[in-house]
Amino acid sequence: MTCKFTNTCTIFNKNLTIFDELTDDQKKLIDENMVSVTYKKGENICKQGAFASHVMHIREGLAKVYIEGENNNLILKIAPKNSLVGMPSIYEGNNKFVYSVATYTESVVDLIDMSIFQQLLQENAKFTFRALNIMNENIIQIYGRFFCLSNKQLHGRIADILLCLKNRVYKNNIFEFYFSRGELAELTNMSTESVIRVMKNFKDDGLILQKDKTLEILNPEMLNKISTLG
Amino acid sequence: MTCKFTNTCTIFNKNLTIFDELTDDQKKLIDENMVSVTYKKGENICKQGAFASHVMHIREGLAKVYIEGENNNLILKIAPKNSLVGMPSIYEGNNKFVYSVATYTESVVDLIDMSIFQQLLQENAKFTFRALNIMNENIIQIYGRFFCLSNKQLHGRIADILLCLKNRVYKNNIFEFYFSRGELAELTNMSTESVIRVMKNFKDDGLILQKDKTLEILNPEMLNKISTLG
DNA sequence: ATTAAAAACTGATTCATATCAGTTAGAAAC
DNA sequence: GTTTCTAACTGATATGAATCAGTTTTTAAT
Repeated sequence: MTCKFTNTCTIFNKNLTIFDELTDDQKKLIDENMVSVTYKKGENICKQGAFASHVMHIREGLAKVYIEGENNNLILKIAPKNSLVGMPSIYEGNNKFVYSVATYTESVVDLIDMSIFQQLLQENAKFTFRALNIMNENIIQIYGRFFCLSNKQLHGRIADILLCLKNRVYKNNIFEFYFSRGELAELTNMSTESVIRVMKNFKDDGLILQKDKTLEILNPEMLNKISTLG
Repeated sequence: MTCKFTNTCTIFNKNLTIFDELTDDQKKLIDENMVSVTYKKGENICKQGAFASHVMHIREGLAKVYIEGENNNLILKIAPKNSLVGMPSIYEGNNKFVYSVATYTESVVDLIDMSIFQQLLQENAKFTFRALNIMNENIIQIYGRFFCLSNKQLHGRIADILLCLKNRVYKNNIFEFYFSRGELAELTNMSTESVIRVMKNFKDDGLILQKDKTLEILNPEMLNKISTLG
């Protein structure tokens, strides 16, 4: 039996079908109470502490979900396209976003009115059950990330992220790579200098190749081993 | 505006009323498909990787919810009485517990048949909505814990736990204290020796007093300051 | 083409914390 | 009342990683 919690990556490899559970009338209601907005790279989709007026469905693009601290942020998860974000804000007595979300790339996001969304959650059990399922999948991913960031050291954490991009985001050995060293640092909870050093090690050891604006994973087996050993 | 994420503690100060949303028939169904079991101190209520045959409602006692790793565990949360645990195991395609739960003290736990619980989740939207709410509250707490364990250093983490016990578990300045230094270490993700040193510091500085089997918080203001400053 | 700004890189140093190798004290067993 | 065992404690050392103080390279702006 293998341990589930081996990766800092938080992208779940499945398609969400939450809206399929709605009746035609309910779908129409959502449509009428939803706007699609295009965000540029680096823009905030929502801001921790602001009124949670909507839940967000990322139709296209890539975003980070993060907690803002005094000095540093903690990235909870990377949200690829088809993610639903903002649900954790829904709990009794709360009406504010519990985290911030910002785009890594230009992204198209459906903003769904929160009160309508909550109304449907209280009407349609199948829909709510799907929502609960999605939340649970999310939680498991974040538990895994929590575990790995707490236990693995630098090389393992960087190996994790690189494998995550390869296997789950781009599903290709070579991909466009627009993360700066600083962004990788934020993502792995380490300093920029350390990221640079580890990336340099991986490059010198022939595990990765960064060229123009792409990154190629040359030796995924070795990265996997590094990720597993921590 | 204050930051929500200031404590490694994961106990939410509210009473869960999930079962109130059930009809009388549904309550009866739960009753017929539930057993109450008394666990001794240190026993496992459920085991990561085992078949998730039930969800657990901790009626009396105190337990830890944790992920098991190769060498070390990561405690996700402390579950006091009236907690519902095991819900994150509910997601499509999964039928195993995603974490382990073990008691800190003798505890009485209601084991509710998983298929019945899931059936109700798909029937009663209000019930499912409450379940989603509870999950969300949980997630927020764990986010906070994640953030604090990632950012605070030793003294801040120990101060957190002590304040958590004082404010949320026992709601008293003086309480029975059956956590060993090793258990505190597991809870704060630090080494036993470091816990000992920090507790010694707190004792020498007159912040706490450990006597017989009780712990008294002498200077909560100072502990609060230490917790906040990290 | 030249300058400015940002990102990547490098080496030295510092710091927090784990690890190691014990001793001491308290609780349980005989 | 010894003995045994475990938990608490202590100091020295090792180590992983951040921080600091730069230089070099790349990208963007004029």
